[in-house]
Amino acid sequence: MFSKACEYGIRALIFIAMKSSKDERVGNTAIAIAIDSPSAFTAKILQKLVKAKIIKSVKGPYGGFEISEEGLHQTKLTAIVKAIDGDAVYNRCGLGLSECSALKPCPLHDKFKAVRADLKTILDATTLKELASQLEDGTAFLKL
Amino acid sequence: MFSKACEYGIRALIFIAMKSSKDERVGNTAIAIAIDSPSAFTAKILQKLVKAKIIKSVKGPYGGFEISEEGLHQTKLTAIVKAIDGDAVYNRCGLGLSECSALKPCPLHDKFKAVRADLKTILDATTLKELASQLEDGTAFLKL
DNA sequence: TCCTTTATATGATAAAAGTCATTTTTTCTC
DNA sequence: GAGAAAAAATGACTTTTATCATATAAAGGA
Repeated sequence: MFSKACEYGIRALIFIAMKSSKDERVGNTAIAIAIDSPSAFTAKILQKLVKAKIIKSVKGPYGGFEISEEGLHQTKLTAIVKAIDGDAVYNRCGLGLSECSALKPCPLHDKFKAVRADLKTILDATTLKELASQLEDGTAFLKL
Repeated sequence: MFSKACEYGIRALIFIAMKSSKDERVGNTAIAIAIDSPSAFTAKILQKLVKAKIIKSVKGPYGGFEISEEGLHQTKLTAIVKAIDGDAVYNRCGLGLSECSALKPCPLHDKFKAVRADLKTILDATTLKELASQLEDGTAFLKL
């Protein structure tokens, strides 16, 4: 569904979000351990998210990554996926046809449109805050 | 959503299905041209589909690939995707967690479950016959 | 039987995605 | 300021996925 980079990215963000709601910054190494991801790769993804203004990074001692209170509530999954994977997930033809469109649809066009709209609706209705809360109250997990 | 192999595979099958409903066999080269795919790669995918008993191949002159009348009506997209991509699409955790389950869910587990169930329902309700018909009556296209 | 046609099998190559290692820059603390 | 901590940047490497090329096997027709 998503690229690996995107999976790691979402996981990292959920973790950062949880920390940020306790006003704690968290470094790349700690993130990688917490979400069980290769740390160098994770760093690259985090940079993308910084550039997309989804998280903020602070250099130097006691530095790390953080999300503002505003960001916690306003950042939707759609934005995250778009920042990492682009909007191929939402637009790309399910059968890989470059010319596929409403006017000249592939045989699966309409069916896929429905699924995708569904997915987008869900991603757009989910904030980081919501996901982080699940982690905090133990209803969901990122790691065994 | 699907791998490229799977995209090509579905396209090829729709084309074969259309030909088979006119009782015509079609060869690898013709398929590759019709669906605009690399022919050698397509051949490999077709072999997988032969092994999965989704299509039948006939060697020699006037040979090629075909689908039985029964197959046209009974082959669902779920089976095709499963034959090529395995069942990762249906089972794999959306965040890539190997331990994700109903008991120990990732924060997106339930939301994804819904989308995926949706997708599966659609794929399971779609037969090759149906898709091929769209091609025949010009309501859908595989190529510009 | 031999030649042609077409599928099958296998191995090599290319491109993309993912991972690792190293260096540079920033900023805090002393 | 000097040193240490941490992010940012860069480039190389590995693995996976996709693609190409070649050789083999089967079947029909002359």
